[in-house]
Amino acid sequence: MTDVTTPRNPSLTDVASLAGVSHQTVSRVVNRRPNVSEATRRKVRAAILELDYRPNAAARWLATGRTHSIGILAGELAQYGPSSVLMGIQDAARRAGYFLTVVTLKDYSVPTIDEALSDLLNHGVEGVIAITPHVSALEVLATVQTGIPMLTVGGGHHRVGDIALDQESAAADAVDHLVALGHERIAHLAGPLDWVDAQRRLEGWRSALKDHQLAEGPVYQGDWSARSGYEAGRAIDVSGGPTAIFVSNDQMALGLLKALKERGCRVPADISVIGFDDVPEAEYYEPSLTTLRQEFHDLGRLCIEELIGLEPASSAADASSPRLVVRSSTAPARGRDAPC
Amino acid sequence: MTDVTTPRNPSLTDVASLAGVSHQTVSRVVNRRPNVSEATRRKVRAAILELDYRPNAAARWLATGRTHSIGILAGELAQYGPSSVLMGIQDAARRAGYFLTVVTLKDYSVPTIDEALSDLLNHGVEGVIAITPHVSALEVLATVQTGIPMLTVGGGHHRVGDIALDQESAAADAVDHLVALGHERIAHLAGPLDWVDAQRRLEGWRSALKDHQLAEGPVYQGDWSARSGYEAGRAIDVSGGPTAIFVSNDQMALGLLKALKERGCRVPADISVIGFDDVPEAEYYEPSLTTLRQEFHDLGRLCIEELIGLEPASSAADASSPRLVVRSSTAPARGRDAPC
DNA sequence: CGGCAAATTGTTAGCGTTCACAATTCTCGG
DNA sequence: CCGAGAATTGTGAACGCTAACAATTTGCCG
Repeated sequence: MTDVTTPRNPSLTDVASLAGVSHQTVSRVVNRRPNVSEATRRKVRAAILELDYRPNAAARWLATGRTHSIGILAGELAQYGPSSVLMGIQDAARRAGYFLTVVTLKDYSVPTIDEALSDLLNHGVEGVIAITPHVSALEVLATVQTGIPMLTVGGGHHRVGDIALDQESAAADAVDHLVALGHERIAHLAGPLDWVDAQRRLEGWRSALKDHQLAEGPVYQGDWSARSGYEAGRAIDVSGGPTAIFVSNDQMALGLLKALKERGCRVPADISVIGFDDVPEAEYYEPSLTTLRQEFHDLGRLCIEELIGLEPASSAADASSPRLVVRSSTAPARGRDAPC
Repeated sequence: MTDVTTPRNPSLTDVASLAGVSHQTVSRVVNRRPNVSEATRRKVRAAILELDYRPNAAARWLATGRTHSIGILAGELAQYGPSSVLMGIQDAARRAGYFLTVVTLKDYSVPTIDEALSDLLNHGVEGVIAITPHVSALEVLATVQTGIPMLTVGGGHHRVGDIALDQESAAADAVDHLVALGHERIAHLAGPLDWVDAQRRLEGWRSALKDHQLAEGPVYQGDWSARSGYEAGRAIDVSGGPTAIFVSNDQMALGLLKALKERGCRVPADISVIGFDDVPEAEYYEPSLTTLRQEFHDLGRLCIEELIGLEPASSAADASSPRLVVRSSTAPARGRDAPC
């Protein structure tokens, strides 16, 4: 008489006794090991199906030390870039037989990140990817001593691995484009500078201007949001100011476009605007936004490849640098007079 | 002489022997159990710190049967709605002591969803939330017999729990607003109809028109993307057609605005447009978009509350139905002549 | 200061798997 | 049809933790 008080999930042993074999044999079938006769294999398969047996991941983990799971430290996922990267990571991870355990951060303070990372480690993740290239995240990741690989997407740091598109050269492409159109007073609307991406784009803009021996236009400060772009647009010195603005992401560019329109500045006739990311909506902004396309999905894939050591990802990462997508928000500069 | 060949993580026993107590006492300290003297508690704490001990979640799971993890079935996360919901879920789950294991789907076929769900179950999730209210997901979730709670966000179905804002009444709000402005020919640009949200908004639009005893305007079909909105905008019958369009999400509305502008239709003077979601960028569209705001973050929180049985969430869900945000894309209808 | 209850600490078994190895069953040449 | 070797199957221990219970120490009253 068996105990039926607790209807717990069937185990290897349950399957074994139903199939009339040992638990080890069942294990072999489940794990597709060789040296099992076709007859027993069938018997076991039938028993598995009948009981709806599912291997217990905890027991496996305990026995093997492997979890096949990867931890994700994410910041604001409700944005196109980060969430696209996550999708790319997920795709690649799944293909490689890994799972994702995701922890999002309410803020970017060191204690918060520290705690989140600690949680991930307790759950036995075999690697950590920080989708938030916030400087604090880099700091924490560089400090914590774990035996597992950790990397950040986009951020650059000497202690932790780093997958990033070449944002400096992308920023340079943007500036080159504007210079080729005859612009000489080129401003920058930056993202929050405690984000590595924002820093890099700012630096790229700076050094590109230097390469062209142009004076630095003013730098405005946003927070990635359309609202902040709008506010920057209202603050801009329109008379005698820049004739072109390189914006650190598309959402801010959208807000900027709105503000410029309200102030009677025509884009691109009076001022050229160039964004960054190429979100799917950018083509439908008014006017269509010239921007730098990032292949976020590929970026995610590269993370996984790097993390599980598939190939030297750095070269591959370079292969998919952001590329300029010219649409209707950039045009040749007019003369030397005030834009509008 | 202890074995030092494999530098594995310290276990309860390691901590115990360092602190000079039994492993059970360490367990008690770790789990904040009473009946441990302050002196030993301190000793054990010190040992834990010294060894950087982390409790092994697998062993815990095996011993207790609890994983404290919740599985997420997600579709396209690179969109504002779903990813915001995920953020809300994460926040609430974390507060309640749960973790998130996320699986995204490459497509919405039944086998794909089936496999993804199976993976989640193998990992011992104690509940499943499907952020994709795609009809196939509902189907699978309703079929699979598991002992754990499962629910979908936004979808409605009789077998699985369902958290949803009241989309029908929201659609009615949109129609009411347009009718109040004098519109009588109101079209709908629908989302893909194998999405529950799209269905509901369409139905809401339909029944609201009926309530006002208005004839149904034409229904156009999109796929949530700005591109599809743009294409719908080019296909619309502009002369003698609708004077207002209720669009099933903001991205499509953006594309629609673009197409209308290109065709010389002024919004809102000639045609009114109303969106759904209120993505953060909607305010900065040209013109600013009148839309129905969804509190995605709250929706995520409600999911967790429902799942872990915190309170009767249905009432709370009703509390945060989408509300109309009037901006500049809607205006009084002109006479009975063709809009533009 | 004996002794009983309460507080604290220790012991053992078991969760479901895999690993290392032992045992058994086949296969086939001589 | 014996026996060596290969193929197949089985056994016991271990992974790190918690639950249940046993043992020990402490506190306190008569």
